[in-house]
This record gives sequence, C-alpha cells and structure tokens, in this order.
Amino acid sequence: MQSAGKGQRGPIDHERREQILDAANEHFRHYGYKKTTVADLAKAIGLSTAYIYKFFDSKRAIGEEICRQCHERVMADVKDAMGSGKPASERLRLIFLTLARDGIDLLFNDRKMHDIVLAALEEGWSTAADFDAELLSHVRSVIADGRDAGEFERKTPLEEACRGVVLALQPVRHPVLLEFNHNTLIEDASLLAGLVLRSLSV
Amino acid sequence: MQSAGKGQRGPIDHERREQILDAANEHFRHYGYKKTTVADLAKAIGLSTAYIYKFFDSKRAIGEEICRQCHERVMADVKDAMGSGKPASERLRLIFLTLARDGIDLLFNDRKMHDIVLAALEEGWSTAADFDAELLSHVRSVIADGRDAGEFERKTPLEEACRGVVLALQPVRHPVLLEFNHNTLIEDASLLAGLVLRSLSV
DNA sequence: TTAGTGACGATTTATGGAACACGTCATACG
DNA sequence: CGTATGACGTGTTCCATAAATCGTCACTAA
Repeated sequence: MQSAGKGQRGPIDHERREQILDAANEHFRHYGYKKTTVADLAKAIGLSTAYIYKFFDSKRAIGEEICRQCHERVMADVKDAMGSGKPASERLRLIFLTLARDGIDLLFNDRKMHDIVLAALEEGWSTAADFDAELLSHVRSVIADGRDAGEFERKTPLEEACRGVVLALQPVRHPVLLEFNHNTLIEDASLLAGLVLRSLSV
Repeated sequence: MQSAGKGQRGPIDHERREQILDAANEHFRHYGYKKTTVADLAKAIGLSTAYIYKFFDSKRAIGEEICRQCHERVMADVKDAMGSGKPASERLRLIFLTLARDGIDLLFNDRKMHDIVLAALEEGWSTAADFDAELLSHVRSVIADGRDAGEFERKTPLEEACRGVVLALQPVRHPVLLEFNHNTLIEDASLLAGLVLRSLSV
C-alpha cells in the first residue's frame, strides 16, 4: 500500500499527482479507461512509466480517483439543490431530477466516463459506496427537515423512510438502468418523485 | 416468417414443437443458451438439424419461447397473489415480495435461465415487453380495486400511480440489479412496498 | 403430398502464439 | 538523499487462422 511520507517533498508530490490526474482525465475521456495505458499517461507528462507508481499504487487507483471526481461533480449538483432554500418536498424532487439529468448527461455527453463508472460498479470499486453513503445522508437531512417543518409525516421510522427513498432513486440513477430507460428517464424521475412525496406527506 | 399451416398436420406439429422445447429447456438449463447448438437439440430428439427449422424460424425463436415460459412461471406466482382474496394493499405488497423471491430464485437456482433472461433484455427480445405489459395490467387492477374499496386515495390519476408503482418495482425485479442487490433484496422489496403503500393510502 | 435429410455458403466463435501492459526493482544522477 | 529511469517477470490482450454454427435449399423416400 502506498502512503504519504514515502520520502517525497509535499509540494512536488501534489503537482505531479495533479499532472497525472489531468492527463488521465483527458485520456480516459478520449480513449476510455481500458485503452489508455499507464505508459500513455507517463508520456503525456514527459516522465517514465515507473515514476507514475510513486504517486499511485496502480492504474486502478488513478481510475478510482477520476471516478470519484466524476461522482463529486454530480454530488455538487445535488448539493446545489439541497442549498436552494426551497421547501423540503421541492428539494427532494430536485434530487430525483438532478440525478436523472446528470445520468443522462453522462450517458450521452461523456460516454467513456460512463463506462468507467459502470466498470467501477461491476468491479466493486469503493467509489460507488462512498457516493451512496453521501447521497443517503443528504436524503436523510432533507427528510428530517421536512418532518421538522411539518411537511412530512413522522410515523414511519426515519431510517426506513430514507432507505425507501434511496431505493426508489435507483431506477433513475443506476448506470445500468440508464441504458434501458434513457428515453423516458426524466419523466420517470418525475413520476417517482411524485410517488415518494405522496408516501412522505402528512 | 414461420406461420401455421405450412403443410404439416396439426397434432404432429404440436408434438414435435413440444419435443424441441423440452430438449431446449433441458439443454439451456444445463449448458446455457449460447453453448447449446441447434444440432444438440436435433440430436436429442433424433432428428436432423434442418428439420428443426420447420418448427422454429431460428434458434432465437426457441430461446424466446423458453424465456416466455420462464416469465410465465413468475407471472403465475403473481397471479396467485392477485387471486388470494386479500385486501388490495396486501396483494400489492405480495407482488413486491413475489417478484423479489422469484428473482432471487432465478439468480441462484437457475443461473443459466437467468442468463437467458438477461440476454433477452440486452438483445431486445419481445418477451420482456410482454411481461412488463402484463405486470402493469395486474398492478392497475389491484390499485383500482383498492380505490373502489376505499383503501387507496383517488386524487392521483390512476395511470400515473400505476406507472410509479411499476417503476418502484424495478429495483427488485430487474435482473441486472439483482446481481448488485441480491443480499438485501427481500428487505428492499419490503421497504419499497411500504413506501408505495404509504403513497397510495387515503 | 408430407416427413425428413445431407450438403453448403455465410457468419460466428474457438485457438494459440506473438505482442503488449502492469507493476517491481536495482540502480543512476545531481 | 530525493528524483527519476530502464529492464524485466508475469499476466493479459490481440489477431490471424482454423473450426464450428446458423439457417437454406434442393432433394429423397413412403
């Protein structure tokens, strides 16, 4: 396992990592994860293949970082919706629509990245679990808000309601389903949001 | 396109078809769809490869029929739940649990068949659409029953409610998701059923 | 006329050896 | 001592070619 403090000076470390990630971002987007080799990334920044491994344990570690950044961009959109100051029900609906929109966007405008996200799921990279956990926490907070504001019912245990909502999100956010549902995804998201909101209403 | 009345006598036709389907059922289950050849099926019933094509247009047509039978078995379980005479809410909950249970069963006890169902989805065989349509009609009838009995609210347009429920079923019935969720599938089905029932309640 | 088949073209899939990619290490250089 | 690399073992991926499969058709035999 690679760890900090292997002997490199901090600032240089950081710059090199960024360089590698930038190159990876570009190459993965253009040619996909599988088709770009570590040698390609090394050449792009004018260093040797071996040196890449001073900054990342493996090619997969680079892929995971890129994947994480991709998830972060989606999560930023979710956070925007969360911080909009709108009523909880509206914010929850926005989560459905945001995830659907971002999923479609990934599928059509950034296909290679979509493939990476898919591979990450299939190969059990940790990135997906992290995303799930963060999403759950946002859902929990918006439901709690709604309950405090008297918008939502309080009988159902909070955790049960949260897990139900996250499950109901699957059809509009799981990359595998995007391919089957993409033509009706926005409408589906809206329908599911409506269903979920009725299930939460007082 | 193959059609009835190509010249064969009825009873013989039917028997041969059955023989072929029986052989296909056994071979597909043992070796999978891809690995069994039309020649294998022909040998199994003691006839020539060419003769098979008198009864089916293609290997895929045989696969579709087997797939349809598999869907039919699941749908039979759903129908059992529908005809149980229980309140609509209970019947709807049973649909969730039945589909989850049958999905798990297919995944673990009939893996080759699961692969066929998956291939059918990916290659766009008509069997999946038929299943969806039939499932939707059952959902519609149970929701309508619930509304008539005063169990369910009537404000949401019926079709909208139906489509929402069918969407909410996806996480527990889509074969692709089974592989990701199988360890919590029954619990997930229960949670989703609870959420859906709250969304429908008066 | 009807049940049934062998042979065949076109396409798909298996094979196995060569080329390539991943990740490690000993080492070079300032 | 920190930055950086070439060379190499091991596993994976390509790719050309051989083999097998799909589906058709002309044909046989009762």
